[in-house]
Amino acid sequence: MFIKLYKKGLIYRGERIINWDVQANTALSNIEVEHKELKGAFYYFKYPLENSDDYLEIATTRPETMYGDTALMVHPEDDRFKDYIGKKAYIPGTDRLIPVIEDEYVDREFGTGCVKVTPAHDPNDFEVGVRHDLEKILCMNEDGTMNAFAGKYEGMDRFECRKACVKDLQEVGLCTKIEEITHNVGHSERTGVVVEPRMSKQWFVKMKPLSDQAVDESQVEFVPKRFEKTFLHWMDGTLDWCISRQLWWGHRIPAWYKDDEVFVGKDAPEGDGWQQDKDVLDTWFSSALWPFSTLGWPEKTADFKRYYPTDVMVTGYDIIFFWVARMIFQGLEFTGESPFKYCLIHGLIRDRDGRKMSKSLGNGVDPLEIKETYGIDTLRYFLTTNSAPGMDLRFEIEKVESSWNFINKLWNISRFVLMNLDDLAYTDIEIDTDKLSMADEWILTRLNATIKSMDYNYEKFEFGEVARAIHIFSWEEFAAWYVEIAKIDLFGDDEERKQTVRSILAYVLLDIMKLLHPFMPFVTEEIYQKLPHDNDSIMVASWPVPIEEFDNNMSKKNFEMIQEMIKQTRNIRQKYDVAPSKAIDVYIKTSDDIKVVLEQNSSIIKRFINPKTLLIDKNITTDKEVVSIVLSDLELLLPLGSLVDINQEIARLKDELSRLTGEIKRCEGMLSNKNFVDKAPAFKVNEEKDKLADYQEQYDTVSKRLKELTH
RNA sequence: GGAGGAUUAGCUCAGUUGGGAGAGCACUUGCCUUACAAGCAAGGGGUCACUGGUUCGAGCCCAGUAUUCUCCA
Repeated sequence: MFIKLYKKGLIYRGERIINWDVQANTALSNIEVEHKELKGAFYYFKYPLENSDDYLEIATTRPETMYGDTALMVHPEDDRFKDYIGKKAYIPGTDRLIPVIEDEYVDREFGTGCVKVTPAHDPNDFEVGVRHDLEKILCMNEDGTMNAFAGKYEGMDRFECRKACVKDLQEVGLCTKIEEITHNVGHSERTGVVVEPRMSKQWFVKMKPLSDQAVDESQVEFVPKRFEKTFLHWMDGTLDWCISRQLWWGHRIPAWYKDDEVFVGKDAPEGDGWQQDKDVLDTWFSSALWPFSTLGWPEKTADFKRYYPTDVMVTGYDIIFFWVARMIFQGLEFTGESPFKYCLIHGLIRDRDGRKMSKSLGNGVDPLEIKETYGIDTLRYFLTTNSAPGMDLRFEIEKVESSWNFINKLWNISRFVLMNLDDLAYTDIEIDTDKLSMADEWILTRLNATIKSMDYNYEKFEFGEVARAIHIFSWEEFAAWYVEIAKIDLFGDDEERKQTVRSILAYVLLDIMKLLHPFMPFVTEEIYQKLPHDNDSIMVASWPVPIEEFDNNMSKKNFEMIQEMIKQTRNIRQKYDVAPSKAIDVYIKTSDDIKVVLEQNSSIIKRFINPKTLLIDKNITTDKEVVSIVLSDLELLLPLGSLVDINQEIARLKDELSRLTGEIKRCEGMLSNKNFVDKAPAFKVNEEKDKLADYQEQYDTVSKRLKELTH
């Protein structure tokens, strides 16, 4: 690929200012340089003019580079310096003379208006040097120490030299001022040392044609969308890419040298004396080949045809420049296609205080340690479900624990189900919609809705939402309600019911395992293998699908009504300190229709409410010492006798009444607003009408009850 | 200087076609109820940063302000 790009003129070798890491002794690309705000200084120096007492003053942040100066420069239209142009000045403290030149690049407002030009140590000065054909002097060695050009400072570290020469020149009056400033200083991402801009002969990729192509032709859809902007913006202004690295790992550059000759090719040319370039390629140059080189490219292999472009690339937003962008433009260049359809960007994992994890802070978390304590499924579930797309995630052990608790819950549900399946085989699983109870119909309806919600959110890469749906379903609904209700039949005598309930338990649990499998592959496989199943592995089991015949909205509504009734009763038991084990009388005042539903499901009511006597009728009269709970469609009456504090009960009902009054006002307000009735969708208006009727009915019941108590 | 986030319960965060604010953890109370005390049940807790605008209706859309984080130059 290097060779192809070279032949196309997209790779060239040349002297440029590159970012040099003096510790690792290697070149760096622009994005391997981290800019940090540091306290530094502007040092003002006098450059004495030749044959004169006059001088020119400049300001610099890097005094040590003055030994690489090859000119002073002023703006051609700056009257202050008109007479100096063409003269020569001494580099302070030396006998080296440099010319004073003019160039419009100089910012007259900045510093003294006169600048030093160091072509071998500054990218802008390098350009100036090319324009004016200046000598390019390197005054430093590769390890950051000064060389012979620095005179007596030779061998000194660059920062030592800075201190020393400033001190020396202050003493002779040539360093006139030191102004403290904060400025951005580039640091090596590898070693952390201050990067030295340094002229060097390196291999570069000419970016403009490649980035233009990427901007125009990339088909990659970023998720979330905003990262596309990050990508495009970077591609738009990117400079040529220095790809030589002076490291011992990586692909060696396929270039050969003999004297002044350069040859680029896989093998050395014929003849003696050819030496291969000692440098290697930037790892990201090599990594960019990954999407197609792993598939056998440049051969048109079956793998390549099948998997290129691939569907989804998943990575963190800090990798967009390093890898994603490069895969895209190299993919386009070599295959004519973007390497993937979607690029899913996730956030970074931070420590619990929101700081980036780093070696120097020592705040990193070792995933292997988490794995040892909590298991790899816990770690995966925690990582995949705890943040919204593209958002960072703070590492808090409590979150890991909560993921672990969830898995533990699933394990316990499974244990219960397995204990009660009684050798049910996979082929025995049979769900006959004619034989279902209300609770059966409810859980299957909810399963359908859960699958739909998960599919919808999976499609959008909203894994947090996916997990929420299955979490609620499996814990709050399946475990907390259905499994408890299932016990009624499992511990009963009706064999047919037992078989139905077993089938549903197995069926629903199998689906839960499949739905969770992407988040926790090991635990779900384990449970799948223990349950009745039809595939060798859950990995090849088919994805759950909603089954239309299972949807039953009437059962859902009725179930929720009974649920509400049970919750309210538990609430009252708690308020009046009546233990769940203590049976109480329960009267339910309701219509004949609802009475039928409740009687059909009296076993549930009996199990959850623990009534001494259960009376359901449209006409019930009670004495005063009764707690009344008014719900939609029914009034729950709990005659708790002497436990009832009439005044407290009056206060509770009054609160209830004022709550209902508020609701009624809100509904009436909306419905009397002509704009709402006219403009809002009809179903919304009807919803409000239904609510209003319901609230009014409840209001009437509560106020009637209140009257009875206060009379 | 440019770009993009964030601001919602004590803490960490969800809330995606605008239609009565949610979770986990923490907290309070009561329970070892035959899968689970790593649990069960009940409960308290929010002027959705601020100011305007659009709309019948805004946590959500628009403009601005404040605080804060990140990337780029």
